[in-house]
Amino acid sequence: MPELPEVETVRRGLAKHLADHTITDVEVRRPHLRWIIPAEFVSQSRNTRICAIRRRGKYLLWDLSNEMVILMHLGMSGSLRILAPDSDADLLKHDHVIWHLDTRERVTFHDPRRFGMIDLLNSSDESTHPRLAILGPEPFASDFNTASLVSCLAARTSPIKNALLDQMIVAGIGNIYASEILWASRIPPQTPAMNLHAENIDTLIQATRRILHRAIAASGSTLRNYRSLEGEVGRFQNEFAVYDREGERCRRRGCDGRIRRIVQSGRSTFYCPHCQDPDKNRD
DNA sequence: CCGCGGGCCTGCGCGC
DNA sequence: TGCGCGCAGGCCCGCG
Repeated sequence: MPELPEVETVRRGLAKHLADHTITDVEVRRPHLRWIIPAEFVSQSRNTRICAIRRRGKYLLWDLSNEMVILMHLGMSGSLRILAPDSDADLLKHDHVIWHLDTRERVTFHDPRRFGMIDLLNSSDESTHPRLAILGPEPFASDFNTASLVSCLAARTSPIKNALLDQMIVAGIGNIYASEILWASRIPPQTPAMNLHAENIDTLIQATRRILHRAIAASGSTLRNYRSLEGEVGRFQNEFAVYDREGERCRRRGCDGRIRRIVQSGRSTFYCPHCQDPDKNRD
């Protein structure tokens, strides 16, 4: 479910509540997520201090004082929730992991579909971890640039929409923001990636950063169940230009197109056939 | 090598 | 009210 803006929003919440605090206990109620949580997860993270919370693509990384790193992904339906100190709030169905902190707060990992994952690794193994090693550049980093993206896409016959979802090309974009970015770039989602010119790709990079920045500023998007750590809903869904707006008018000034939904590789794509048309982009 | 489709799971909203 | 279906913010893997 969560894409980069939602994960970044959760990261900021975690950093505020967890940084420099100690994990006093961990309960794993359901170790079977996308993969099984390692058996030593509890013993190796208990009684450690959380030094920092980082994000890489859609992954969250908790740096622990014993040189271990907790790695997690929220999948489609995962969320983290913080429970106030000594709160007697009931745990929910699908609260699979609970961390207890020295602040007497608790953090829960909730994931009905269990497409999420939690792992524990040595910090020295971060660059070789199979899930992390294959990630492409961060959208805001300098290695995500026109020259490198041009060469990445040069041999890709598949649609640019699919390429944006490929975490090896750029890390953090998911199904919502792929559609929004292409609309902002005026690029039709079906365009074979290899057909984009350098100037299109430059536009795409700028649009990617602008959309993700705005979405982070709005604390992400809430469609169904996404919440920030403290339970706040995101606001970026109010700014969607195309996502989930099939049949509605295009929001671009002067464009009278209507938003269309198509399916690419089994996933919905939303776009405006009028202004995302290379022959009409000249004005 | 690349690209696609299936599979993993649960829940929700819709039409009948 | 109930049931079946399609759909959902992701990602891995096997196959052609």
